[in-house]
Amino acid sequence: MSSNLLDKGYEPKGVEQYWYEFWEKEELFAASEISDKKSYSIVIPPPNVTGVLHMGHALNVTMQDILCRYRRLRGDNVLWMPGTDHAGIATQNVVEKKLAADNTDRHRLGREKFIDAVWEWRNQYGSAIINQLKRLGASCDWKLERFTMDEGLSLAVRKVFVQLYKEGLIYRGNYIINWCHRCHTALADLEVEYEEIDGHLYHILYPFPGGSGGIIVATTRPETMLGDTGVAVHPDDTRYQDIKSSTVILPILNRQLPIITDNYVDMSFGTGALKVTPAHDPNDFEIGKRHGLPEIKVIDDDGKMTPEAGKFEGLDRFECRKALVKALEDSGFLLRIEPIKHNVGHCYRCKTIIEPNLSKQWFVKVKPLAQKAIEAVKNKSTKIVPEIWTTTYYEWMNNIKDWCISRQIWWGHQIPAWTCESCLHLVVAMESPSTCPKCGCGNLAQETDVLDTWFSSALWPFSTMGWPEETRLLKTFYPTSVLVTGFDILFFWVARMMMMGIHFMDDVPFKDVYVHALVRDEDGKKMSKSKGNVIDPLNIIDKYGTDSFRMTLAVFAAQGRDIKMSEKRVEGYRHFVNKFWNAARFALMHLNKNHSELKFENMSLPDKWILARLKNVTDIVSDAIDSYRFNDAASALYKFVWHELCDWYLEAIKPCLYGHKGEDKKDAALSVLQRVFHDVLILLHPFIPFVTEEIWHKLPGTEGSIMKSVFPADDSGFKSLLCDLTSEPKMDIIMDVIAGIRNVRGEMNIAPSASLNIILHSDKDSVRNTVCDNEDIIINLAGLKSIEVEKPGLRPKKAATIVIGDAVIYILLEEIIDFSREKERLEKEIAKLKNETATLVKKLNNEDFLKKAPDDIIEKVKDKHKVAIEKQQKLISNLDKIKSIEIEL
RNA sequence: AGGCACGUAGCUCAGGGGGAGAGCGCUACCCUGACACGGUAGAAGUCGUUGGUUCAAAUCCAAUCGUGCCUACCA
Repeated sequence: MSSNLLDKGYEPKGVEQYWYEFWEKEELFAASEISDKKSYSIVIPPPNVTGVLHMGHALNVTMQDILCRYRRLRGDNVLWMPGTDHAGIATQNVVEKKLAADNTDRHRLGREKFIDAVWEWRNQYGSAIINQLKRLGASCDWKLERFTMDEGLSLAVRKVFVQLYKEGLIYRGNYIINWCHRCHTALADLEVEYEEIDGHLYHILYPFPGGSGGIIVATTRPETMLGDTGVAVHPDDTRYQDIKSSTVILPILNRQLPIITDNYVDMSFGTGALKVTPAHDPNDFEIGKRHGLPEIKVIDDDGKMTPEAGKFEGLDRFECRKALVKALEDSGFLLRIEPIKHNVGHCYRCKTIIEPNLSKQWFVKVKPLAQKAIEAVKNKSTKIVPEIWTTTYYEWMNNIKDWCISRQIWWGHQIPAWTCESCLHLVVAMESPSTCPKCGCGNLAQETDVLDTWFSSALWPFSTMGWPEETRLLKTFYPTSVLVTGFDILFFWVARMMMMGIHFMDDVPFKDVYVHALVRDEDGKKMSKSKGNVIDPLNIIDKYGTDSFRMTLAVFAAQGRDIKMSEKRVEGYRHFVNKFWNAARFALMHLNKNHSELKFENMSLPDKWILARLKNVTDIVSDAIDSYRFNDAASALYKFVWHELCDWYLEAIKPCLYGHKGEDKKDAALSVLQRVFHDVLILLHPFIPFVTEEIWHKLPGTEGSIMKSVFPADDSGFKSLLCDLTSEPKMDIIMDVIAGIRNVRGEMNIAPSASLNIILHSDKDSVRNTVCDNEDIIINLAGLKSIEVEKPGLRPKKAATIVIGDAVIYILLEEIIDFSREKERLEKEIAKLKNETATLVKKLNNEDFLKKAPDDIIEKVKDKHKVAIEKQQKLISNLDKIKSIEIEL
């Protein structure tokens, strides 16, 4: 790294590791607890401690890193708080699998030893995902890394639980919850994924007692009939108005069931009669409550039938279904089996079919909390970007139901509730009580359930900063500036953080929520292990480098659209990184000393022009990042670097750099070159941090890390970049002339090596002057021998004609002119222009247009018309000339 | 069942009431003293379909078709 010269191709491998270690060593990611600077903070959405880096993380983290690096460059005191969550069910599953491999299980170990085993696992493997985040270049303040099971965060969980309980916002009760038999725990409604599967609708006769006939019910889960405690029909259903009996007999078990009427029943479905199983269906549970029906649990927590199931006791729920259907068939009660597609809930962790089950669980009463969270978005205390997601947010918040927070697993925050063994009094407290406050008994048993992982995640924005202590970190950085996340956890996490943040901090947890898209495979399908279409970000990084990968993500991260990712895309942006690298290589070849002072007085047109463009791209980039339009920022930089800096500026100043125009001009160009690279490195740094840091250290006039530099827009000299308002229109003329000549070269098949003589006619002094002043650039870039600039006069014979703006260019082609080709070319162009003028004429002939359209538009159309006509005339007269010359010859 | 988003060049997409854009791919030519991961030029689109509003619609509205997603207790 001592040489000032760069290698011919950019090789990211060693570079990335070197600079990442450098940044960490120099503590450049560190936030200050107290600072005069403006605070900017982000808490990372904590990845699961069991997780491995996937595309979703990569996108999410890249965006946060862009924001954080950008805000640091703008002088903010930035906190990016990293960490992981303990992922109760997932982690417990992982460790249980490991135990199974060792031929043991958690019950044999016992709770305490099992928890030790989980900690051991986490200490050994828990930092894997963190190290992977580092490979992305994530500039988190790692010294502050948090874990939801840390002591401090656990204290926060406990405090929140106790307070909510005291406020009546947490309660315990027997309700229908979603039960996963495999994970052996309750799940929140959100944690159930519905999937349409092919099932059967069983029509079963429930006969009237004694007499003939009965009521036919239909069900997809016949085994639950064993727990039926009623049959419901709609009160208005005429089919059931005249029934004499008030009960039916439940087949097999021969239990009498009352016939009840309830508005819930859908008359149009099946027979309009519904079997009611309060212990195994959420709706039936509600109906049961309304009508005082008993709740009979027939499936236990292992998915086996209970003694209430009679002779089916002990059977697995699906075995029971088979046996029961057989029994019904044999006894003639099963009338029909109809195939049906229906939605069935599955566990989001293990995909097991969920059983609605009656169970004693802990719940958060969410309505009162949700109200304020809705309000906060309505009054813009928190802004959701893109705005479209606010609708989804409201929709969910308005229909929110109580949140089941207890889980029947061991890994997690054990609920701080104790039951007195003698008087059954329930105590909820911060500390374990030694005696029952009611009866004084010393035997209290702690609730064995733990809390949902999301319960602790909901506190993340303030628990990570030390709450319930009143820390400096909280004072400086809460509320956080923005939360960056995918829409898939808008409800799981964002909504709950909003509720908890507002309730406990009396302020929203974040000012903005930026909701980004999903990363899909190249066919637009969701990546999943089972489909085998996952792209491993680490593979991509190994192959193409982090910078290329990040640039790809940024360019494709358009708001509201998912990203289709493929290696080919990344390859394209590796080319960009390489292009930039080589441009820098070129610049550094010439910048062998510091030229930090801009030499305005000796600047050429391209010098002034590129400075103006630099200012322009700086404005675009800051605007775009400020409004989370990462793709606009990245695209603008791509375009500037490749198509303005490399294509035009570097090419234009080459003669100057080689000293063909004197030392003063060269010094001026070098000062511009250095400034442009200095600034564009900073602009690019948030997107491609490694390569920019690498080049930065070779660029004269820089000191220390690029991370400590000042964003160009905040530099006192920023406005002076636009030192000549005419530089852009003038440069446009030069570029048009060059492009016009190149175009003819191509179309007329003129060898690239042939250097041409041209004559340029224009009646505008300004055009002639601009061209004269910069003729060396045109000569160089268009491959000319000479250029003559004149007022319009006689047309040269044997020439190809180009009309651009206010000038006509003749390419003298004494030997090589091919008249038929030139005729063809001119005719084609004239035809194009005719089309264009036709539509313009139509507009100008339309009286309504002239009457109603705004003046500036009319002016514009008139102008365009005039230009097109003039150009057309010039081309036509040249075409005529060619024809007459051809005849002469 | 309800809601949302998206249909623009071969592919991926940007744009968003007054001149159809980019990248990749493709074609031709070029190893020109940063770069072949490169350069120069070129071809290519009825802006899903049908109506409506407007002087003017790819853009706004309605319907329709297609695609994807989210929410929901239809047994």
